[in-house]
Amino acid sequence: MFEKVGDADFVRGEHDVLRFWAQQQIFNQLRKKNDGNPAWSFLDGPITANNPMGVHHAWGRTYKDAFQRYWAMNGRELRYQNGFDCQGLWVEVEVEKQLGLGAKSEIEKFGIDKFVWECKKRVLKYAAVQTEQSVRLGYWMEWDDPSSLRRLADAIGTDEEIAFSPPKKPTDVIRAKAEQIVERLGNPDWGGSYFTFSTENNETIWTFLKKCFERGKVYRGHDVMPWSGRGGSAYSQMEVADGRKLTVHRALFVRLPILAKGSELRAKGQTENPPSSSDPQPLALSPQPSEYLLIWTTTPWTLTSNVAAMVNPDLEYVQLKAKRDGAIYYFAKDNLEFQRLSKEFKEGFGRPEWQWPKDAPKLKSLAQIFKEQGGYEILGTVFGRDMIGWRYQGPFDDLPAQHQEVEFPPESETKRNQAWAKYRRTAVTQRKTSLLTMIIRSEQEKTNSQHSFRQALLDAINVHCAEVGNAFRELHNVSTPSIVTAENLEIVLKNAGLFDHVLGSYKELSELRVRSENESFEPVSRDWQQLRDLAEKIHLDLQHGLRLVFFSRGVDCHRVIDGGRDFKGSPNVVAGEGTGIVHSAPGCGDIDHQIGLANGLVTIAPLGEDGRFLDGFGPFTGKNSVAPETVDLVIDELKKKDLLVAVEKYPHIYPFCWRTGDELVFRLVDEWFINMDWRKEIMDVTKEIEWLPDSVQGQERELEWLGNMRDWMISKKRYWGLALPIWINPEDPSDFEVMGSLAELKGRAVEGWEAFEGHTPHKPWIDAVKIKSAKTGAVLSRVPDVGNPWLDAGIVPFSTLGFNTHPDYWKRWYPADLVTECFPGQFRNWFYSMLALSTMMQYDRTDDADEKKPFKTLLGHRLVMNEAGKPMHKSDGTAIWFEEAAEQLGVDTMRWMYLQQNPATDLRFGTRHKDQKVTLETVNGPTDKTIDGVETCKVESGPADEVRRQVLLPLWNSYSFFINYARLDGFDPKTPPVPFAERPQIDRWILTNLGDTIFNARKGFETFDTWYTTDHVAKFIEDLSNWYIRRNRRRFWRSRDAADRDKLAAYQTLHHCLVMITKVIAPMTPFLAERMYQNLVRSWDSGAPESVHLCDYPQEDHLWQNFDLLAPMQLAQSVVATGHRLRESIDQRVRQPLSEVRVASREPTDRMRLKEMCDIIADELNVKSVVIVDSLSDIVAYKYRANPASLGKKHGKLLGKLRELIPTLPAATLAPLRDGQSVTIQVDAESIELVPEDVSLSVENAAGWASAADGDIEIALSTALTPALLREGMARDFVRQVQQLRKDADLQIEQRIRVTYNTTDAEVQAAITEWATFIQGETLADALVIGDIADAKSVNVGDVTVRLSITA
RNA sequence: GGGCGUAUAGCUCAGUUGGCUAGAGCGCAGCUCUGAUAAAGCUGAGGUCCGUGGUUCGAGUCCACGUACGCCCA
Repeated sequence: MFEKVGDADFVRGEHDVLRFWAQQQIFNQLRKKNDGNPAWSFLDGPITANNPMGVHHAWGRTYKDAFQRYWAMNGRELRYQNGFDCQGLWVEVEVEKQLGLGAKSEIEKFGIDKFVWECKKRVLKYAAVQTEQSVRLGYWMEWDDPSSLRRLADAIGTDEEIAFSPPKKPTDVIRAKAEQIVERLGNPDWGGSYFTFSTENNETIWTFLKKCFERGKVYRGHDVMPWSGRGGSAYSQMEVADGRKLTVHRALFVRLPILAKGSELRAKGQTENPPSSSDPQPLALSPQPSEYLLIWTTTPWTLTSNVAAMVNPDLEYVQLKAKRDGAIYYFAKDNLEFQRLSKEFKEGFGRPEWQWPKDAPKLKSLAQIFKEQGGYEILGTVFGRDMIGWRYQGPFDDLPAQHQEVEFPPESETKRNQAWAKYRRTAVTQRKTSLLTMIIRSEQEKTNSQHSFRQALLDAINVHCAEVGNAFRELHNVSTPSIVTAENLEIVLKNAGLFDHVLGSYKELSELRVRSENESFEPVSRDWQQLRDLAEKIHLDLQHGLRLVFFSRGVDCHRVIDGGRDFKGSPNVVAGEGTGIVHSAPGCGDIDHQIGLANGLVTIAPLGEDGRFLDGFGPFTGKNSVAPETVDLVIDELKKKDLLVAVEKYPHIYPFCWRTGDELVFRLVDEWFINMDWRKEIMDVTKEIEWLPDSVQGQERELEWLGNMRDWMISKKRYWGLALPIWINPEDPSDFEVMGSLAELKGRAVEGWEAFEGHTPHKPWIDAVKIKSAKTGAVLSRVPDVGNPWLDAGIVPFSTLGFNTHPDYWKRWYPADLVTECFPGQFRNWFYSMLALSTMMQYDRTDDADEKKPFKTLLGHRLVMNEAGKPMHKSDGTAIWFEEAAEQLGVDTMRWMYLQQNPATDLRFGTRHKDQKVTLETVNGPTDKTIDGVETCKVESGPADEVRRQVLLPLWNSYSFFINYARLDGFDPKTPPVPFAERPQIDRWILTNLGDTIFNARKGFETFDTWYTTDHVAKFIEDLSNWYIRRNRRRFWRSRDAADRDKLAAYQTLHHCLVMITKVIAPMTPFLAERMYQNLVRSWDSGAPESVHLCDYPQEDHLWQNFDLLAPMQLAQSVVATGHRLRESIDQRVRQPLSEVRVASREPTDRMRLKEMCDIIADELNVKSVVIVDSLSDIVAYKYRANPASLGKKHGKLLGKLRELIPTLPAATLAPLRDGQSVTIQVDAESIELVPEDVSLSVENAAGWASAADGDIEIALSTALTPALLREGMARDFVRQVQQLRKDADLQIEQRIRVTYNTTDAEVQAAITEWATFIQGETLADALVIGDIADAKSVNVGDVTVRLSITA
């Protein structure tokens, strides 16, 4: 029989349920039940196994669990595989901290093998923790036993043999070394969580990279990237975004002496001798010390590597003469008076903590700086475009690095450089033209990049052979752009007497490799033939990029160049900050690097991996680039050279290393990339996927990201991660190969396999293996880099589903029906990674984008914030640990909160009070610390309280009401049910409502709209609790009478509702549902499934939306609400009976429905009679107003007049409208026909009535009070007061009492006498006597005070 | 700097093809009801619908410009 129900005590109940599930193996029973059924495929995004879970992880995990439980209750077979993200810098950082290692060199000293073991241990340890936490959340997955994970962690790196039982076959025992077990965790035969460090996962990434390689997409590239000196690693944009801080740099205004301007260049060039390569000033132009470019930088160290100065061609530059020394400066005109950062000075930098630093004064305008230095005068202006080509002297031309010859473009750049790619396309399409011709012809096109490139070529040649350069210039001047061919170039050169010399120089320039596709190119001399032969001999296949390579030096490049535009067409150089002339150091900045490549500038890379200056930088060599001393040194050097104009303190937002807190530098690195020029294929796949929720436009965002993204950097110079399967010839970087599997590697290995065998394919072991190049026969070594961890996560639709090893299994489970993660970052991370990898993995299997999609639906959700809407951080103690929330708020409450939240908005979860320590009662006993030793603190959550108050407690109270009365009454749930049709109308109503709720609950789940489901369920709980139970209370406590069919119907109805709603909420609040189910069903029906989670999800569509049953109650509820409002307006409490309410509707159906509801309305409103009529015209006055929605369409311009006119018309004129007839009125001599829908009605009170309208229903409440009604009201007051005393005295429900009262008021006395029987019946009073007892209470009955007491 | 998005009550957010007196929840105030309930119900106060201009009989809604914030890109 039912067990007595007490307080809800949710948290304790959850603990009981956890034990019950474990003891009875409910999850395994569920899997067995659904085994072999149709599949529902869920793919879990791996959680970083590096820290314990916080409440932000629990949101997504609640979705995952709820959807899985729902589909399991619908009989689907599921995989239940959780994933752990295991590899990458995040783990390395924590392990470094753990071991006290501060730098990469220390890791190497410690031993990479031992370091990698430590990383594996840490991951296993936290996987165990997260497993336990997830179990507490009720997340049903095929979990590994946390204690075996811990045993494995302990044994990593030892030869000890470990016994391991896989989750799928708990009776099997596998014995092997820990690492050999660990590398296979989560495989389809064993089951259990997948770990991205598994060999299968890594090897499947190899498969992917191999496919990329086959399509020629893998390349080594140079890029300038944010770099952490102490971390020894490049950072992606994502990582950088996390570490931005407000900081104050010393910014320098520096003047660069102009050596020559455009016209002088040409004039002088004619007479120049070829410079020797050791000459620091190639053109030997005489410096013009009186004229300077003014540049500005916040990173002084980059000045050492200055190569060029960038201007905006369309910007106007001022020519300013400083009075102090007569020097003339060029800088953007707009900058002269520009108040830099004036807004930031007042308002800060966009975050509350980013206010203008106190130690930084307000910035000066350039005008102010020059005024302070003695004044200035403006000589004139010049446009940027006229400055291009001006030569200047670099600020650090004395450094050897500025004189080092550098190859341009770097071999690896040919595919990345846009200018070059464009150039190459032109080369391919214009096969009839020689390369040289084309360069000159491109002058006609006047595009920036080509112009720049041509200029670059001219300069390059100029450097090595001034005569050629001059001849080119000559051509440029004389031959207005008729097509210049090689032939007439030759003529020109010959005429200039330069031809032989040019040829000679050409040969010297053996790096100038030319691929000539010009079949009709007829060399006119043997030398040209030689040249062509040379080009043919050394040409590179177009597949590998047409290459034109020459050498140059930093000092040779110093000139003014066009800053160019970004890929969206905005200029890179603008006025405002700085001077409008940007110092360009292609080795120290991303944009600089790109512009440098497009302009043929050399790249001077000053910094080593440790962030310190390399050799060749004189006094700077060995110095930390960002150290203040280095800035001092730069300033000193510039002062010595008289190049420093001003120094200022400049606050700005700058990237810092999220690990070490050090300032990041931009450094030239060589990394491995995947050329993403197949993005179109990924975009096609993206379009096949449903992206939820709609409102965040996930698909559009993803497509935009895919359209803009750059090539994918897949390498990282670290230790713990995927071993990139790239084997390379150290002598020739173009000679490399990608291995697609370990088997392939083994087949190709020429040495080191024995050393590797028995280890996982990680550093350092894998690095021992060498292969022989298929192309050159050279011995290839693996690149030392590890992979980008997003590869690890992106491959899981293949690795975990056994793409390589279990093809049938893969076919069954791919693609996933659902993935769900927190979205702000994952568009560029996991989602992107999966889409890209899936597209490539199947490029050779199908052309159908739909077949390539890794998942059908994506559900994203936003972030968890504290209650004030602010982010929660571990570092400042505001982050709520999972256990803190779970054991204080209860996980059912949390789960409901997550599920009812609109996933497109941040969840304001609650607040952690870091000053209030609490001890948590967990299922394993009390604890006051997290796994990491953090003291557990009090968590408060308004939203959680609300969920409990509005949903879970009312449900619990309904449940406990039922159980406790059913026990008292001996209700037997096995009694044959009263047929639906024979139950009272209100029972049929709530059952229909239940059916409707079930339908909507299912609909929500199936459209991944849990907030739709929770809304409907919450509404049902409210109807059940505040309407059905409240209205039917008396049916339950009526005297015991076995033949009372009405009472039986009430019990059966309520029992059914509770059982069904228990199943409906089972996926959402699995603990509460289980507790209720056990008592409501299992306590008397041992044949029922052992757990609510083994039941089928309810399906009641035969009752669904029986509007005939739902509508009348809806009408009654709204009439009652309006009636209560009217009572309020006339100041009459509900306990005072009133004589009549009239309800009017023009709709016959509504009137019919309302008639069924008269008893309920009368009772709720406490009125003697309810009269349903078609009109209230006899007791109220109607007011009419125009309905613009209807009239506006028909009469447009007259609407304004109609709105004024209609309320003023006599009621009689418009009355027919209420009977559904039309009326014609005159407006401005026009006849307008009004139909009923053209007006809306309101009612005004008549004497003795209070009235109001609610939609089409009009309600009038009689306000007349007779003495009899007043007496009845007093009697009810009296009952109420007695009940309150019963409650205060905490009497049993069935306890009988004596009531003693005393009053002097005759009316009250009369009322009590008149209603004595009623009073005694209501209050279970055996006696009702007059008298005054000492401790009697004074209470109000009507307006009168009565002395009242009760005795048991 | 560019692209996208957002701006509605103290807070969080709805608001359909343009149409009634702009809504809900929370919070606040008041009232009511109460032999399941530490509950619940009702009412009220609270609005420059970011600003300006335009289209329209009519704009929270559409258009333009501006402002602020967010995200992405640079």
